[in-house]
Amino acid sequence: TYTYRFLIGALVKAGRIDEASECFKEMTASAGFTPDLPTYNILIDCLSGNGKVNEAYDLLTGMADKGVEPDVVSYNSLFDFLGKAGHIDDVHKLYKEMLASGISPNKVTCSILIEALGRAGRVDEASNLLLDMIKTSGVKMDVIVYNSMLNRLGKAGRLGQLRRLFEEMTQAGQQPDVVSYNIMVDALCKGDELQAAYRVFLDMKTSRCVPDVVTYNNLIHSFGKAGKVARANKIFRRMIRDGLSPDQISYNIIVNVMGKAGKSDQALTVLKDMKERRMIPD
RNA sequence: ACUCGUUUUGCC
Repeated sequence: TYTYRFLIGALVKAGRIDEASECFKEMTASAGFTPDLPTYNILIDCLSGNGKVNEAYDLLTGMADKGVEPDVVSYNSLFDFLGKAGHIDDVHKLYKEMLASGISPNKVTCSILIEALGRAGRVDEASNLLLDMIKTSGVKMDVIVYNSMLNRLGKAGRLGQLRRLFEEMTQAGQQPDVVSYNIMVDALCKGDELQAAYRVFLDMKTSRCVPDVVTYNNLIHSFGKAGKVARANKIFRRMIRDGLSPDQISYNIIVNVMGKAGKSDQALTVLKDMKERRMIPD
């Protein structure tokens, strides 16, 4: 059983879904083993992640007959996929099913549901869900749950609520991390508050949450988009000076910025630099 | 213990 689990896990990591699926079938059919809960969960997660929700769902509903009760992790994988695919009603239905079978949501469920509702444009419901869960469920929220909510508020352009939650999470004992700050920077940039975003960036430099590549990418993209190409370039160079290596996304951004500004010669220079860093231009 | 969740670019 453990050998099979290890093998299935390895196949999934290597992206060889069908082989993993085969291996699972072989395990149950010919070898006569009973997969354990993590084995089921690994497979459910990879099936839903690859768009095979129906197969994942069959596995979920069928496992109890095999004597393995699904847990909250099994359900979370499906919630996540359904939410990302925009099937919010199915998420609701399945969530009710889960509660009915006596399984309680955890913090991962919370962030998945918040993201799912937010993506569907139902930010208020997401916000209520979070408050409700904090009050009634006894689930200990972590920074990721708050970040999910911050992210959805930011994407919806609700800067006021975003700032408020940023304060509140600290009071709730969850210090904002780099991701929280990056969400804030992104939201301010997209809300045309570039200067405010830049101030947050400066705050970060003196705080515990030092800006990372994502922070810089955000600013470079936004300044570039606003036509401030020189400024975008400056931030790009500053990133390197601050000891961070631009990633693939950084290069895509800076090349696009310069391309749109008609500075194709500079764009080519960057591409050359990129090759020297053994990155593949796309 | 192992398995699930959060941030940035690339439509035209």
